[in-house]
Amino acid sequence: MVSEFMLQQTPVNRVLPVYEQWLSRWPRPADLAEESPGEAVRAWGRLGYPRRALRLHGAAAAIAERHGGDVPTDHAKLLALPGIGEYTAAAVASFAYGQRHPVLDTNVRRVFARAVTGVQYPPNATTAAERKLARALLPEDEHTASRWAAASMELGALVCTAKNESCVRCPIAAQCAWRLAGKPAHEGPPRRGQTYAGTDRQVRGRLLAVLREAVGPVPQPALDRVWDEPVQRARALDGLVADGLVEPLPGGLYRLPLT
DNA sequence: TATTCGTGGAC
DNA sequence: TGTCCAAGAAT
Repeated sequence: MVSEFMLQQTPVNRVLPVYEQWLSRWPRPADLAEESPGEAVRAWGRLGYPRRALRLHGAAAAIAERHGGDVPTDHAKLLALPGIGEYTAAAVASFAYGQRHPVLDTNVRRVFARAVTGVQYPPNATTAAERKLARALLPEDEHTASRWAAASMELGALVCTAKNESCVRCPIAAQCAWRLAGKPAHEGPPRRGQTYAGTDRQVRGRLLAVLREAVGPVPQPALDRVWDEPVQRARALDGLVADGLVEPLPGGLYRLPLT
């Protein structure tokens, strides 16, 4: 479950070292639950999207309270935990507990788009048709289904990659609709690129980096140095406070949240 | 359904 | 060098 949280939108090679340290420090959900949320945010480091650290901490607390300290095996109970959506619930139930669930992430969606639909890339947002296809292709036998889930994801992650796909190494190349069609390029407008420079996200990232590295509370002027534009800077800081990632203290001091 | 939310490596 | 993007979730 920890790895799945960290892998939400973050590449494996960057997750691995943080994951190892995390589990070494907090081997069980109850261990993490006893810590402050701010410590989770600090240990999250530079993985990005630090709200995930808060949610993982919240999930650990819920598991300690409501589930006897064990990660629930039930899909619906997993889904009810903070930070766990359809994908992560299915992934934990399937990979950790060997259950039969369609695990539909971006890798699997790309494999389906190519092998079955015959197009280079899947739609921007997951469609009902994709979910239906995932259910239809999932093997009936539970053990086989969990193997299938892992295998289809690995195929997309390691072979049928977004760029520079390696059809010569692909075990289903002979039946791939996209390859058989001559690998036509994606039609339509390119997915709108996320410009990062100058956004609130960049400002939030800089602010939180200062707080992660600080030992104690940080005075406002130290935060002000990370960004020139005062309106955007204030908006970013307010956002972090609203998200529970930053705790304001009397006297213009800020720190990672203790509660 | 469309946006928002970080980061750093590859090209 | 700027663009693209990597095992999503919440709203």
